[in-house]
Amino acid sequence: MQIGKKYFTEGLIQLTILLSFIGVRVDVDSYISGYYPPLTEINLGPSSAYTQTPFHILRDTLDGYGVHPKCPELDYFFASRRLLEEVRTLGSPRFHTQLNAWLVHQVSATDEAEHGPSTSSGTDTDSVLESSGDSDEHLSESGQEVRRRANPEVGQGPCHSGAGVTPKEEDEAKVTEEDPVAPAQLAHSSSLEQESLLEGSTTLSNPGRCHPPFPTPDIDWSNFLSLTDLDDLDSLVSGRLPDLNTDIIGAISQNVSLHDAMVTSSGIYGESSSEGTEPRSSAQQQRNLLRLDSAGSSDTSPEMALGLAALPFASVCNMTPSATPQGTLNDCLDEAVFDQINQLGLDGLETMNNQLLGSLGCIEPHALEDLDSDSGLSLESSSGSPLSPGSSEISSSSSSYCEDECGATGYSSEVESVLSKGITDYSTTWPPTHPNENIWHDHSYASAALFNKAAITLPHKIEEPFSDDVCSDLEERELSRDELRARAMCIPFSALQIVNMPVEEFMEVLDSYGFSSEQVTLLRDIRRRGKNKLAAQNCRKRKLDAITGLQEEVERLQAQRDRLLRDKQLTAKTMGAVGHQIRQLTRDVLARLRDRSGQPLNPERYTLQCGANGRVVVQHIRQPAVSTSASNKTDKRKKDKKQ
DNA sequence: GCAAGATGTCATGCT
DNA sequence: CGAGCATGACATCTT
Repeated sequence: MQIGKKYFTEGLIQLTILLSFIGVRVDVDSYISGYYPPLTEINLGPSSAYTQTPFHILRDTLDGYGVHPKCPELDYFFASRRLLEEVRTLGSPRFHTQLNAWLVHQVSATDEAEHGPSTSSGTDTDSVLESSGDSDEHLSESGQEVRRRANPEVGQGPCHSGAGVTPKEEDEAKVTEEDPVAPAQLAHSSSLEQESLLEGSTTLSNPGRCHPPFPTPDIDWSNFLSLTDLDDLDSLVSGRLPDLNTDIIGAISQNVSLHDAMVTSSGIYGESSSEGTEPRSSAQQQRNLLRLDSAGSSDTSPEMALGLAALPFASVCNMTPSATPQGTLNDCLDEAVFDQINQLGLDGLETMNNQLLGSLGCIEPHALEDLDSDSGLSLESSSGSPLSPGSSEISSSSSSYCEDECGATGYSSEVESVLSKGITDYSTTWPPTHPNENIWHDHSYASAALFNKAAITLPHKIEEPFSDDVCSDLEERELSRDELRARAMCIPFSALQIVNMPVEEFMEVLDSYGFSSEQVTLLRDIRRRGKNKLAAQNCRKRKLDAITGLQEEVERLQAQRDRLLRDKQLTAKTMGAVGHQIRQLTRDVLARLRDRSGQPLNPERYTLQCGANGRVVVQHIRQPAVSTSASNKTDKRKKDKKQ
């Protein structure tokens, strides 16, 4: 219970501190934009029909660049949600992933020279911090603040380091390690990256260290917050510098070292996750990770289940070297993957908080880890909640990056990796097994070989039908009937996959998977119903739009009619006034004219006519009798015609 | 418990 | 001819 409270408290503190950075850290977009294209929003909510993103289409558009044309009006909404998600991501305890991004972008010696040592303050720490960029200037003002930010990393996440190292030492070590390579990198990196860099450096430099999985009660915020003397820090740093430098240099000497470092860190995380029992050797960790790779689906790795986000990260790192032929990972892939993992961090924290608060009292410390792992999974699933559009965005983007490395996509926490294989979604959606067991061995659906086959035959065709949003959706609400049917029939595809995959792929799936006739029928039904569902939704939307448009047109026409009526009345009034004036004028004119007898012309018998040439002529008005006779004649003609 | 709206599904016609 | 789309009608669920 104490641990849970501590976790919760630290999480709140961390979140609070990170949120306080929002106002300053205005370049969040720039940080992310460097790794991802403009985010694509996928709305899988109630109105999914209007906004559902066809992944197979987005595949050809640089990972769904831009908002779905059907829902441009939601752009602002998604943008706000994305920003919120980014802020939440800042609170992720898994800053290690950021470290990887930093390592990928190795800083050349020239860059380092360009940035040069800082001249502002006396300490290396200060210089590094000040060189981190405008957004972090507020942080560089005091070393305390920096340490405060570092605290969440150390004391928070499951991957915090330093079993035998005091928090203070850890912090110092981070700063020291950072020195050789950090300045240039930090110059263009965000404060978050700095933190991750610090954290990651420690991990990297101490691969063999035994790291407790959870923040020990001794490692406290207060400890770090109390560390105010930078000079002491420097001295400590200088003392540890030689050891750290060797490790760091070795780690960044080549790209492959990145993976090694990741594996190392993963091993550390794995240990931490499995902590409490006994520390595993790095070799064991490695074997486990490799085994995960061979399993094909990575998202449900036990480590991931155990650790919030660090574990998936570990699995990812491990997969890279073994599962992918390339020795180096694509930068974009790494960063996308890591960022995706980071996205899970806060979610994991939230879930942890909820679950811990709810059930900590009756769990053992060992079980607590399992709980966390579960929370991690649920978090991931919940990460797709309506509040986290960014996750889906990032997942989509990362998916595009990892197209070539589908085999290694297992990294992702949950869904995403799985989805990309088309297999994983089951592992995510199916009831989780014991966290300590390998989930892949617990497939209740078709054999793993089947899924592997899918992954192999359709490595990039099956677009992660399950985004975070989708996964969360599935878990938040009950599964649709088709989902249940598909599961009952051991169909290794989600309804969303079945519906969204192009016809060619669908046909290929039907042919290559050896489905029974019942399964094929169900697949076709699911696809038909799914398509029709979307069509119905679109149809209803169109109908509503049409109704709205017609209502607007009715209003517009009514307004026009009113306007015309007013004009008509005004015109009639004007005409009446003009006629009255004409009659008056005519009387005046006629009164001034004289007939042959010298008498004024009678207005009732004479009138004025204006000719086409502008001449005004006095005309004799026909007698009423004449007009009546004429009308009578016309009436007679009409009667004749009728007869 | 009822009503209205939302949503899913089927049937049908059209492209 | 089959797939997909559009839409009316009905059933079911939600509010």
